[in-house]
Amino acid sequence: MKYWLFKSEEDVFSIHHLAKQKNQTSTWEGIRNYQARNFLRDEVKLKDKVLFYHSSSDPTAAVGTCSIIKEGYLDHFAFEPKSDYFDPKSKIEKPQWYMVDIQLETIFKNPVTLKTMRETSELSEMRLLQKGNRLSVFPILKSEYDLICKLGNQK
DNA sequence: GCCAACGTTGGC
DNA sequence: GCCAACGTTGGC
Repeated sequence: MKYWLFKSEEDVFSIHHLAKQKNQTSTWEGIRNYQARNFLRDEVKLKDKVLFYHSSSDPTAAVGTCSIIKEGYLDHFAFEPKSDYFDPKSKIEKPQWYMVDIQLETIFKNPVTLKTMRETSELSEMRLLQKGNRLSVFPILKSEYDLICKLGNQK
């Protein structure tokens, strides 16, 4: 089983939005970066764990966890002209983009802020903290995942 | 294949 | 809103 961090802008799709979906599940569409796409298509597997991170929020923070309930499949939003995620270059004959489905597991009592993560030496290798990191889907270590969950659930 | 210009992300 | 960093595009 692998562990991942998924970023979402809080005002576009937050963990609270996810909590209100039917069965607390959702598609994870709109990834339009090849490196992230490759992870979704090839490496994210059923039952993998996901740390849900709010970017462009105040404060930016890991806010909870999810699990993967459907492995990579075609992101059909790329074919829909009315979608925010429409990509005219992605043809049905030669699909470019993939998505997965997730289900909420926990919302942290105590969101783990970017600042806290930076101050935690055990987390210093995380891609999230590296300069210029912009990937919105990437793997993290089990030890990092476990520690962030511990910080998030205490108090 | 190089690289300048442009667009996007995301922390602050 | 600013801007650094990165990804993509397209002319050559």
